[in-house]
Amino acid sequence: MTGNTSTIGRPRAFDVDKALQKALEVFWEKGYEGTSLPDLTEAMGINKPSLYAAFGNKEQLFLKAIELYENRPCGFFQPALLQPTAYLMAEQMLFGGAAASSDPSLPKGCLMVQGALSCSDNANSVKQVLIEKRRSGELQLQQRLERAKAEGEFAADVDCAALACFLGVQLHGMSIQATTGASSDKLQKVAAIALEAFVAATSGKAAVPESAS
Amino acid sequence: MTGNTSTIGRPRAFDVDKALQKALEVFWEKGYEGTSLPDLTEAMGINKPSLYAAFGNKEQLFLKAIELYENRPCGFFQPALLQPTAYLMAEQMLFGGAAASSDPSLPKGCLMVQGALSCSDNANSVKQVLIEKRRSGELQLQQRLERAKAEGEFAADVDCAALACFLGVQLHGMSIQATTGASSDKLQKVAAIALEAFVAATSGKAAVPESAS
DNA sequence: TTATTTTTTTACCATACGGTACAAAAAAAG
DNA sequence: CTTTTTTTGTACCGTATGGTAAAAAAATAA
Repeated sequence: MTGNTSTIGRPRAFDVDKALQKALEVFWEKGYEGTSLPDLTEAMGINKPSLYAAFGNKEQLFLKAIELYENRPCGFFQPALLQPTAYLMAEQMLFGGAAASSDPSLPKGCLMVQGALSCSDNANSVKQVLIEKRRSGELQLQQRLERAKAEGEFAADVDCAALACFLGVQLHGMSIQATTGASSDKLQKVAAIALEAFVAATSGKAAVPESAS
Repeated sequence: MTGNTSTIGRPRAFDVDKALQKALEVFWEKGYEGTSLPDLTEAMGINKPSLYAAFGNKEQLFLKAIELYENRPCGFFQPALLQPTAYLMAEQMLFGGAAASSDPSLPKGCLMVQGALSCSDNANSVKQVLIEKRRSGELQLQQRLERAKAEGEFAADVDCAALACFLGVQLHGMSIQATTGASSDKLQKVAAIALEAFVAATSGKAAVPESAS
């Protein structure tokens, strides 16, 4: 069990949750492999044996950090899926993603992307976990869109898989742009353009204007 | 000078261009820091002193690799900018990016993104180079769009900076989706949706449908 | 006080990293 | 053949990495 509330023995000199939050921010900024143990211990204000006693090892600490990430900085995702219409879902998703990736009080971008986008063979397991998380997110999007389609929100020829991938492109693309320095304002404008595209794509006959003379 | 054509001395046992191509592929797949010198020497078929004699060091080798990357796998970018209309430019850009990120004969994604998206402090100079490259690409996009606007292709209220950022989101987002496993076909569908969005956004009055009762 | 439990501190371990010195090898030049 | 020039192979260097052993310190329990 992680929740150690035993009153016996020397008490911990640090707050486990706050230390995890600090670890999250370092991993977020430098990635899994770019983060060294001294980076972690310095940010968390503890030393190595304390880290290992409380969190297992570097990889397990990272896994706990992405769990925290999903609940807090990336917490807009699940509520967005619960919106009553696909339009409201897309709106919350796009503007939530734009805001999350460019929050001035946190590292820029998305941990699911930059945590281990490309890495050495040693970190392949971590990379695979993040790939699976991204896949799962897109699948949830697709299923939400298919429900909307079944409920008659979309035209009959709408490709929900492609549309889910399109939304994934927006979220991940905005996160890259945020690391490149795009402002929160600019990303909101991009989200607005993407939302219009979403509306157009869901109202059927996704025709590329062919009659451009 | 890199181009050493001296006929004197022991001849090189490897082809410099082919070795650089191999190095590019390793960097592309594992990123700058995720790639070790043994990774490089094995892929290139040479040993460390030969690598250092021919390319300087790991960082200089990486810089030469991204130069090659810009000319070959990412070679669709500059020609797209030269298209006569903004529409044709966007079309070539989006479909070119979709194809490049999912080419089955090469690593997935975009080296400009995954070469050093997040990294340790040691690699900060390389990360900064890639950030600058991405910024420069978006600026070229913006300037091309501004030219199109000046030539009367767009409505008066079109925000070329936001539109350039939107295109950057598509290119970088598709590259992430490619590393996550998206097929070339799926990315083409996404590119088509994005191209429609581009058309809509350039024909003025980017109105979010507010009258949705 | 003494014994027990847990955390902290310090010091260390094996391995892998980027990079290089040095001598052997392979070619052309004299 | 000898000299000169350049590349190759091997062996090595200092440092940083993730991880741990062992003792000191701080709390409770008896």
